[in-house]
Amino acid sequence: MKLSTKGRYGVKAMFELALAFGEGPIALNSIAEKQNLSVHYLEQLFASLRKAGLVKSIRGAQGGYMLSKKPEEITVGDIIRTLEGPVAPSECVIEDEKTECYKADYCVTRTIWERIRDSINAVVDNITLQDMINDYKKINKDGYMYYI
Amino acid sequence: MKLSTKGRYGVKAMFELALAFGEGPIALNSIAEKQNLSVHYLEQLFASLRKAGLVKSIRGAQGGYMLSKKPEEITVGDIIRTLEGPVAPSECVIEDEKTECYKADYCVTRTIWERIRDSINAVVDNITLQDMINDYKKINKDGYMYYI
DNA sequence: AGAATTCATAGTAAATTGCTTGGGATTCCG
DNA sequence: CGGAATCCCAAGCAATTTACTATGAATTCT
Repeated sequence: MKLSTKGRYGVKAMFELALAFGEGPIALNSIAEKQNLSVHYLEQLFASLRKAGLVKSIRGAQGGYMLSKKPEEITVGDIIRTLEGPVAPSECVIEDEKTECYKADYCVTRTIWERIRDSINAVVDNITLQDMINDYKKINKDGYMYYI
Repeated sequence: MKLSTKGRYGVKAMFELALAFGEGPIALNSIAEKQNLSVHYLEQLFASLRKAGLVKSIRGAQGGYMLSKKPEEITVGDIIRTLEGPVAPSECVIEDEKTECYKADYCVTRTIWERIRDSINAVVDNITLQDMINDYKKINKDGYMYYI
């Protein structure tokens, strides 16, 4: 039950874009440096995020990425599902998919996987990038703004 | 965010033991047949479950496994954590472990992983094998008792 | 022109998953 | 008592996934 680096890096990177929302594009190498990971790897994550409509890109020098919506309109759930696929502890409870097991109606374990899925989705869908910004400002209220 | 087969098979297998609680040991091959998987693979799961004190074994012919506590005293969380390790979407939020990141107090993503972890644990710790039995009986109340 | 960037595709080493194989130890039953 | 049934233990292994790296083209700013 672990997220891969995609989801974890992705949320952190999107948070950085959120902090700079309205200030023009941010180049991936600046994020990559801060988070100490490769630009090329981030590029792959951002390709998915762009296709999902969560960010838009500006090519060429002084280009970069920016959120395509306001931070309060993007949830952690949007990011994680884009990068990791649908939240589902078991194949048989992937939402919007017709892998309906013929035992589904009688299966007691299936309802467990559904409950796990739903509780994870409830948490991540209830946290927007704006919430993260607010938390961040509260935590680092007095004194130096620690970086992520 | 998926469970491995260990967790999924494990919960199903433990549910079968729960259904037969008080009726003596169940041999793994009977479970393996019903669930259509190999005895040897189940043996590996049950080795962990036994070491964790969730089941006890009886060796030799007519032997098998049985729950070591009442079905209402074993939660899905006990089973999943035994077979999959601690629930934690990220390394930095593994409970009972001193991988304290030096940024922990200032990290906004960390609090997200904690919330995910806690909500998963809340769900799985709140479902006992007895709850599953009750659900099962309710679902299959009238008519044929479908198997798992 | 040249530097900085995104975009696209492919390759790949290491880890993990989901088993299989092979054999030993114990206990019941006939 | 012998053999079948069962648990116990350790290794091995193929397929998949993860987490990148590599290469280079396309675009845009200065």
